[in-house]
Amino acid sequence: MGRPAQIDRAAVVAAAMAVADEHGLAALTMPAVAGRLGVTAMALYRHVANKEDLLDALVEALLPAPPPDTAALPWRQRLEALAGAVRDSAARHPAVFPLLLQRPAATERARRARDGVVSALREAGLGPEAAARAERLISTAVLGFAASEAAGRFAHHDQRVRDEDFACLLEAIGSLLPPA
Amino acid sequence: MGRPAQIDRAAVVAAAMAVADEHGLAALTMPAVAGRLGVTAMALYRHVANKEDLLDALVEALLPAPPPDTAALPWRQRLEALAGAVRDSAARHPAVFPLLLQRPAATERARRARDGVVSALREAGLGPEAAARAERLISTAVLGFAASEAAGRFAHHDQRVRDEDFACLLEAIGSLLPPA
DNA sequence: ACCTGAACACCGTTCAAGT
DNA sequence: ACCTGAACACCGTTCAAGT
Repeated sequence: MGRPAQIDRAAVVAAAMAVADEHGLAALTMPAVAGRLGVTAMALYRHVANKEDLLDALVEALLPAPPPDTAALPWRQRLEALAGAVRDSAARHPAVFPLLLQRPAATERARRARDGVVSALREAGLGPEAAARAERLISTAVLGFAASEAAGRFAHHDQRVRDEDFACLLEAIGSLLPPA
Repeated sequence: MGRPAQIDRAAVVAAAMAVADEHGLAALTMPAVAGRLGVTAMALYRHVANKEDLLDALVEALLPAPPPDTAALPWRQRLEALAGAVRDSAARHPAVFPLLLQRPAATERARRARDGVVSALREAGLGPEAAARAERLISTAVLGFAASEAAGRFAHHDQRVRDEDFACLLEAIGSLLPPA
């Protein structure tokens, strides 16, 4: 019958992110998302399987695509750019970001981000096992810092202090790797 | 009228933890908690302000009291014991633990744990500012690792690999501090 | 003082029915 | 194909009423 679709999955995910950004995770309900799209809650179920699926899509959207203009940089700067992109994503979506540590994303995009880190570490001279382990620990530290900041765990410190904290974290990570 | 209380706040929190441990965070409802105590959901509201308050109490309960028999140990072992206690707490309550990074605990107990780390770092020779900063970064890394493990972000690696990851993390932290 | 029954607003979800 | 109305089970919460 080819009725033209009023919404699609991307629009649902974007609307959900906007609701969460503006009113917090507790306000992220199916009616609220639908309302923002000018549609009833039931219409969403043609585009997402259920609310869990929608939350997973949000988490997926939090992972920054690797900034493409950094592809040619030396590994150290590439890692720093990626870490900065993660932190920026948390700053943009503070209400949703903590979900990233709660529902591990096992998606294509997540794998790609991981591979980017691992290959930078291999360039740094680590063996395959060591690089995989270092990726886990570095990602955990960066994700943990970004989630903490987003959740307001450092809220009593101002931006400058937190920037220095983050620089310190990057330096600590860097000191574990070969110089270059 | 002094009717003897059937339940108290501690019992409510303990029941909530048990429900979450056994059936997951999604199953943590007021009726479920009440049911486990042989009481109706409305009875809970005399002991917790609301569900948010109950979740905050759960988060509080996740923070390990510093293992008392380690008080006399040198600072390095004390830090390691505390980190291990955090990881153990996450292993005991994997469903609830990720909330710790989502709702920062600003309680007495949280402050005490923080102070324990800071004073160990001061013993290590750091100045007040450096110790405070190192505490933030170390806590973030340890909490992030424990939350990741609890949420299953490393689920495809077995226990032994994760133990080595954790040992690696501790070593990385230790290498940032003076030897001792 | 502490608990319960009844009640309300609300949410996630299904399904048949409309276009 | 896509959306809506009606409906269901369920949840958080309040409040008057019981003991």
